[in-house]
Amino acid sequence: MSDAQAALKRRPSDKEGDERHEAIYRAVSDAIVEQRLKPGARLREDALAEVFGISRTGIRKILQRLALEQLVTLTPRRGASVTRPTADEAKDVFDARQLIECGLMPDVARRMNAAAAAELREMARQERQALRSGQQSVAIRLSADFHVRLAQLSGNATLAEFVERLCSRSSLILAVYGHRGHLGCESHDHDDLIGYLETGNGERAKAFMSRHLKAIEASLSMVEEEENVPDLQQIFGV
Amino acid sequence: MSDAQAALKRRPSDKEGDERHEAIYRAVSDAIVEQRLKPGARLREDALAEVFGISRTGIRKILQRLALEQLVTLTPRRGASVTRPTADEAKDVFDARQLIECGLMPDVARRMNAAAAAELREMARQERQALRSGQQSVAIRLSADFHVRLAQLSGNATLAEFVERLCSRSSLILAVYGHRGHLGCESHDHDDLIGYLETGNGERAKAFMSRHLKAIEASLSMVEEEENVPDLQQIFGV
DNA sequence: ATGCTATTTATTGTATACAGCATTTCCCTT
DNA sequence: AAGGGAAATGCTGTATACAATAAATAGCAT
Repeated sequence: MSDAQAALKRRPSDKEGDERHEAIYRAVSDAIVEQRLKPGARLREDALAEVFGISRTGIRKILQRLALEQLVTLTPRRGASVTRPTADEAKDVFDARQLIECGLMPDVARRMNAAAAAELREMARQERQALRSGQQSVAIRLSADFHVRLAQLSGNATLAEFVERLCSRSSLILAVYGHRGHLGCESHDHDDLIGYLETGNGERAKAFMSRHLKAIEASLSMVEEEENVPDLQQIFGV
Repeated sequence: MSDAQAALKRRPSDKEGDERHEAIYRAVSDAIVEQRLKPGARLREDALAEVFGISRTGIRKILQRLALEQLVTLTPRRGASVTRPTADEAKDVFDARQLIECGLMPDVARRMNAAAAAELREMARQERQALRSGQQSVAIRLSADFHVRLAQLSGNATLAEFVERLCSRSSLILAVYGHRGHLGCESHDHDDLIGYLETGNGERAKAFMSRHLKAIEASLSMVEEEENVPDLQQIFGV
């Protein structure tokens, strides 16, 4: 058991229960986003309950939340599994990101200031560092965090929450359809974007974000994964 | 007990459990959207469990879903209550609708066809009828349904789901800040919009939707409701 | 009479036990 | 040997019982 999991396994004092649930939620969510739990992986309630030292009741609550965020799929009597996004869903998600994230850029540029820019640059730095040290899955999550933080800076909490969900799902999509070695955001894209935002050039930032997202989507290989049970008729051309 | 509630109260045969939960969810959701449950109203688990004839377990599941959709607020040891949107939240929701719904209009126009147009006209008709017969709360819900159906016609399920949540919250906002007698969508706005979409004029539809949403937002009186405990210092000018 | 404290009550949070379906496995039949 | 059916097992769905906490009330002291 990892240290993180051991740290989560303290006593059930109910006052800390909420924080604890939140921590477990984030642990599972991060594991999915970082592809330590791969699409299709089954998430049995008993197993999770034992790992985190709480009862199935709490686990179910967390799984339902993840299901509403479409990170896990809940099939009626089969339980939970990590969502395997379809190509159609991937298109919807990136179209949605085009509309929302690009639309937010002018607002973000208007509200940008030195502190926010410094914070974003630090996030971009961590992301590059993770990439250099070969931690691909961590880099994917940091990249998603960057996009979310950007949306939060727009001042619209509702749209920021939407972006958060889109970025989580994007990580799943990258996990399934992304090429190894060419993961999503280019190294310096985020830094360039910060530059445009710092100078208040909202329209330029918007156009750049559009190209940025298009580049990510274009880097995907949208071939559907083989099913566990292959279609023999198709394979043998009957 | 109403017929609808009685119909929900059959036996717990587990195969029908999912449909049943969905029906209860919609019953509560509709009651909130139609303002039969007003903002601030407490939703005690025992009471709901008794009304719908299921145990608290199922009720909690539904309340958590409603909480994630921000229709109910879940305060840690106080339970659930119907969300009372703040003025800031209202602004966020309408800004989000501007961005998303307007952005979808070109896509909707592109995919519009006779069958879809007929369906939309029927929905608009029902809405007018509800208005004429004085069923304001029903009209509010039908209006939300119209906007949601429109978003679904864009073909992007993800964005349509976002619009669904925004429209639900808008109904709550209208319930709190809307004037009596001037509720949201003007009678013929929706019909006009269908006209633009039918002729494939996406840009025109987009501009019209923008004015439409601005008009709704402008019709609100964004004064915060008085708290139960009034500020005596302010009242007596100390 | 008012303010503070303690007890009681009402309500949520959690775990556990039980019931029900789905899948799997094993055996029997052809 | 292969296919189908029946029993068994594994897992989820639901309810209920219990624990913990916040609100309400009553009692006491000042």
